[in-house]
Amino acid sequence: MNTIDKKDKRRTQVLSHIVKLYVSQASPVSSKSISISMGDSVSSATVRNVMAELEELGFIEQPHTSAGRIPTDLGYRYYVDNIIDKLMMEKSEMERLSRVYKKRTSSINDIIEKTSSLISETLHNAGIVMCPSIEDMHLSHLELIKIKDETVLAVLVTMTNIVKNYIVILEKDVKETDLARTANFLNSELRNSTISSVYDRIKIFENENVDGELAGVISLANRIIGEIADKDVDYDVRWEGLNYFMEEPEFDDAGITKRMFEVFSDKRILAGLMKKDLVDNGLKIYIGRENEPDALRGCSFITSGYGANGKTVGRIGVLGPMRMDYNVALSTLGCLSNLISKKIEEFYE
Amino acid sequence: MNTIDKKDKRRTQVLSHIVKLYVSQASPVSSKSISISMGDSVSSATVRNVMAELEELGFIEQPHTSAGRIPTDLGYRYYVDNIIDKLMMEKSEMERLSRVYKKRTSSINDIIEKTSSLISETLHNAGIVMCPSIEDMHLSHLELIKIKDETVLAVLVTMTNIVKNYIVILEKDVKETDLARTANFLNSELRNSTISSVYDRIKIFENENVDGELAGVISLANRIIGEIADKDVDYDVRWEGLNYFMEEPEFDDAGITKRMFEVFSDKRILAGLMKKDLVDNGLKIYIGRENEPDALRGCSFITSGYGANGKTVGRIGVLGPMRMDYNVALSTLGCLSNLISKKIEEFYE
DNA sequence: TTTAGCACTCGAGGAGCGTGAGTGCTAAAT
DNA sequence: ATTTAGCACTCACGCTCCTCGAGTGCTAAA
Repeated sequence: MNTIDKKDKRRTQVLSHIVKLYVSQASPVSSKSISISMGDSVSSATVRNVMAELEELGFIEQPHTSAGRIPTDLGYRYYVDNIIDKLMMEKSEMERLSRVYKKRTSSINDIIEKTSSLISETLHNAGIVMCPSIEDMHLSHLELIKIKDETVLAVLVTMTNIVKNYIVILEKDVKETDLARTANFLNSELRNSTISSVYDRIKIFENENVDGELAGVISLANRIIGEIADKDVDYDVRWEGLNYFMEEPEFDDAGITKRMFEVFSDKRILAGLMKKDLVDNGLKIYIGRENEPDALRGCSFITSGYGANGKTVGRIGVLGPMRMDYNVALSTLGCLSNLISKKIEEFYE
Repeated sequence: MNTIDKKDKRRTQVLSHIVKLYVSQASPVSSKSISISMGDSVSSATVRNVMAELEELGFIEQPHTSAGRIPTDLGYRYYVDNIIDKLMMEKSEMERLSRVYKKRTSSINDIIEKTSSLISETLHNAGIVMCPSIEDMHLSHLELIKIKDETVLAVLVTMTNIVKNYIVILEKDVKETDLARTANFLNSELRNSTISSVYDRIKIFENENVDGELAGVISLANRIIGEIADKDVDYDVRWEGLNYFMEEPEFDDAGITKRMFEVFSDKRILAGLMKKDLVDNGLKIYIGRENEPDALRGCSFITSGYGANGKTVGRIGVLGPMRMDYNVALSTLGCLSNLISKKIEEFYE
């Protein structure tokens, strides 16, 4: 091994110790404590030299002279990208998690909601989940119920047993028989399709200029599906366990806590963050200033996509201080999103 | 006017000024500022004498010697009970609020959810609303949809257009025709009844020991309504605008903020607080230590019930620092709960 | 290249002090 | 009998000053 390599290896080693120690103790790490945690294989003086190099490289910084060092965003990033012992997870832990998903559940959304508390309890940080948009799901059934003269209730069921209700107010009264016919027509069209493809097909029917009875059915179908496609493009985002990571010393400052709070009060912000990476199925990590909302600049945000048949339909994630156990967080999220994906596939069987 | 009365009147007057000044300036109120705000009709020295009496009575206190006075829980309570200019509300404000409720909406829950943000924006505090439990609502329609072999989706619609879905997993496969028959039977039974009264009636049918076709229908109906009655006793509680009152100086302390947060993280706590007064339709006020959860001992919590036909089915409320404009809060909540009640009645027309 | 040794830095925390807002009391005024 | 002016007193707040010690960077020896 040549000298450059050796130097490099020790740098990595020291950075790794800094990150790990800082994650657990939450206060700047001194050369001495690193030396000890490395089993006194090197003296604190040597560590200090290495630390000076790491600081030069921008991986660590001193909050003030005569304090120890803490990792910078870049340091965490390097740690996550190059150092971390990739995705090692205890078998027992993995089994504990999968057991939760074993239970038979009525709807996929139940399982996803439960995931949010599972994340926050396991990782002691805020768990954030995004349920799939109805847009992305495959449909199974539509029921039309006349409530009042012009008021129709449409009940849409997806293959994953997500049930959505839409109250559609029509321009004029509609006969029960017409409604039933429309429902029959739509049910024959929509099984295993997405809402938008159904919508497209209706448009084609419409252009074919049929008339008589079918024309009425098509126009009513168009009206109802149009309403549904219009209304429900939003993703449902939920979070839990914000209290966990408010307990961290980073949040002793009331100002930070408040700004944090604003982010969580506005679901659109979180939804935006999740949606941004929706195309991607893999793990995404945002560390410190890599986050877009200012209030999250001191945080790390990790998300992972789930889906089925090669299509990602939602994401789950965890938000916490930069000082976070990335190893556990990454492996847990990976495991959970896999479990959800499998669960979705079960519904299609 | 005898002397006692006169003394009493001035005490009341001074307390009123203390509360009002403290609400607006958020720092202890001095004798001088009271004297000024009373138009120099009395000197600060006299005010000091009155303040000493009020302190003796437990209505105000000093955070420390040489500071002004702030109202105690008892002081606020006296203010609210005896001093406040009852429920005066600007006409324009009243119209602004009622305009929101004018719009035609599909379901009563929409309007109640909107109320939560309306409260928080109007009062600059946290708005909390509790939607009615399905238990308390009158039913209008039930639809049964077979999703899979043993999986049935029950869609329940109330008179107020609240739609609830229940996925019921049966022990054995059920025929579509039986399902349709059961739905017909139930629909004839449930219109304008509550879920529990329907359940009771089914029990009576069951005891009458009918047999043949009807027996199957009854048993299936029993199973489904039982499931619904079982599952959905929870009240749906929502809040909004916590950020507003976190901006108050009272919450500069991170510890308080965190404990506050825990209360809001656990909907059961809020639901419990709301439910406690559910029987009552009127306004309820909890000031400071009158609140049960420890974390709310520094807050005031005001709620008001809504309902129709003499029955209260839900509550709306506002939570903020004790230093709150009680006058505006009380009148706004009163007005809003009236508007909701009226809206519910509209659905029954 | 590593390490022991040492001077140096600087934040945290405590003591001391002046300032001023606001009080409580007393004695005079109404 | 009340009200008020006057005055001494109190105490939080903000300021500076000081000590302490953890942790560093540098130098020179191993």
